[in-house]
Amino acid sequence: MRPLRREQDAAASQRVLDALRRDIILGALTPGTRVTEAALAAKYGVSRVPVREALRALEAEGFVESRPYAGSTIAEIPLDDAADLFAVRGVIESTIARRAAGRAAEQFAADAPNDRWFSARRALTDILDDGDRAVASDALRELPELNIRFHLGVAELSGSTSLTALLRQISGKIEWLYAVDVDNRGKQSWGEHRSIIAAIDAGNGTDAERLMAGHVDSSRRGYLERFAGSGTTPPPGSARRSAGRDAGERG
Amino acid sequence: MRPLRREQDAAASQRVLDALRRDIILGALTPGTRVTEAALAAKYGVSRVPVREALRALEAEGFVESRPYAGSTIAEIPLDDAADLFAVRGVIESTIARRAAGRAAEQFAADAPNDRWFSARRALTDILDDGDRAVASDALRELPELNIRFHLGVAELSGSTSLTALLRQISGKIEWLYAVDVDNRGKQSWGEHRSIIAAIDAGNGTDAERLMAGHVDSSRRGYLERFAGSGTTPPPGSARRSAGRDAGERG
DNA sequence: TCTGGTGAGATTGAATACAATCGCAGAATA
DNA sequence: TATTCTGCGATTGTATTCAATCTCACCAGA
Repeated sequence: MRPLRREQDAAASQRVLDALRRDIILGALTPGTRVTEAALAAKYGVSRVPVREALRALEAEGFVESRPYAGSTIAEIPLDDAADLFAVRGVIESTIARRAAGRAAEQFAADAPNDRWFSARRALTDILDDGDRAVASDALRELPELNIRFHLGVAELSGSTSLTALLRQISGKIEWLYAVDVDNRGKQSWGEHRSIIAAIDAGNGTDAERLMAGHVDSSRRGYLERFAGSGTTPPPGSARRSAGRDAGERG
Repeated sequence: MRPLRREQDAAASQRVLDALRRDIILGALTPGTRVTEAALAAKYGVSRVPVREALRALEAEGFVESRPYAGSTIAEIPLDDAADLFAVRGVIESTIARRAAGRAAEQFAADAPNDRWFSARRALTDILDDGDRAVASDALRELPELNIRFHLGVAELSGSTSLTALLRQISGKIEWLYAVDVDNRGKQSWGEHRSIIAAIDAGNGTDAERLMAGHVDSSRRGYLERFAGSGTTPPPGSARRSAGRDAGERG
């Protein structure tokens, strides 16, 4: 028996976390922005305690930087990191795809598919449909979020919590890099998702891994193509990198 | 690396976080253990609020799992994840090594080396010396922590906060896998660190990357060799918390 | 004996209250 | 005028308190 499912209300702190992360990744909160606990608490209609918990989690994920008694600011992604992030993401995602395919094969072999797996798989179907609709109607603005949900959905399917946690960080950062440039991508990239899922459903780990690697790589190339020309690519982060003294002379 | 300033007292919440993560990684808290906020608060002499913040951060890092109103438990690492974690770690660490080498070259080229970089580099020297002493005196018990500090130190040197955050997760989990088996590794593995640093200091990104990749790979092979025989590898998670007491007895 | 409901105690979620610290404007001084 | 000092407001860190929810032993009924 599924004992609960009241997450609707049961997660004030979680709600703030998700909303904040979403705002950061999608660009509503730009890097360098200072956020005060009180303001966030007012915005989300909660006290400062759940806000602080959310900020600590985001700090661990690398989306926020905090200094004692000096507050929290949205982190910046140094430009140099971009290419490296794509490289790491490629490994994580293709590994996830392979694992997902293996797990799918298990599920179909078993008599009764795992409940959790099944709902994750169904959620992916919805995400794919929503994305296709968005592409068809040129609502490209919805794609970044759907994209994140797709990739996290595959991670869910893989059953590896360790890899999922890693992906959540890195995938978020990658999307973040794109946040300033939503319209540029999407259409062609989104189409590749169906074939990845097909390989996973077929239990074909080799294909799934290869397709996902290619998918990430084309994403990487798209990014570099877009920004490579200008020596000083301006993704959300590069606005202002403090040159030297950043850490601590006050007093 | 603390922001240095008055870290001694200014970081009650941070202190709890570091201590808890250390206890988890080094095996003092075994996977599956339920931790209550009140107990942790008492243990560290603080109230529940900083404990909660630390738990949220650890949850984001994947070391702890929580359910609303049901408390937190130390996460388990499914056995299947082990090999994948090594693969991802290999990419992250070799990328970090390459970046660190590039950054070292920059530092030596510049007139005045960056302060932060310099202290990170110096810290690494201390870590290497401490590790060598530990190896010489057979104090292998100290190696796991020194090992973590070494790899995070290199990450610090690379200057990539994104990669550092990722490494903190995955490296911690890898060490965690080893927590039950400290004596097996260490000596030979530790020796490789000096050559990695040498390549970084020389600004040789290619060598640094290659050496680090080899280092991680030998670590992976060591792990698999150790556990591959028994179909049911017993990393911390499967050791079961009742039978043989726990992690104190490798000496 | 087994199944399923029930209530008390334990534990977490969140709000409020208060202490500690920082940043900054403006005064005092050379 | 430039510089240092000082006090106040703003903001964060933590403790305390109360409400909401879960866990688990216990018990009624089949």
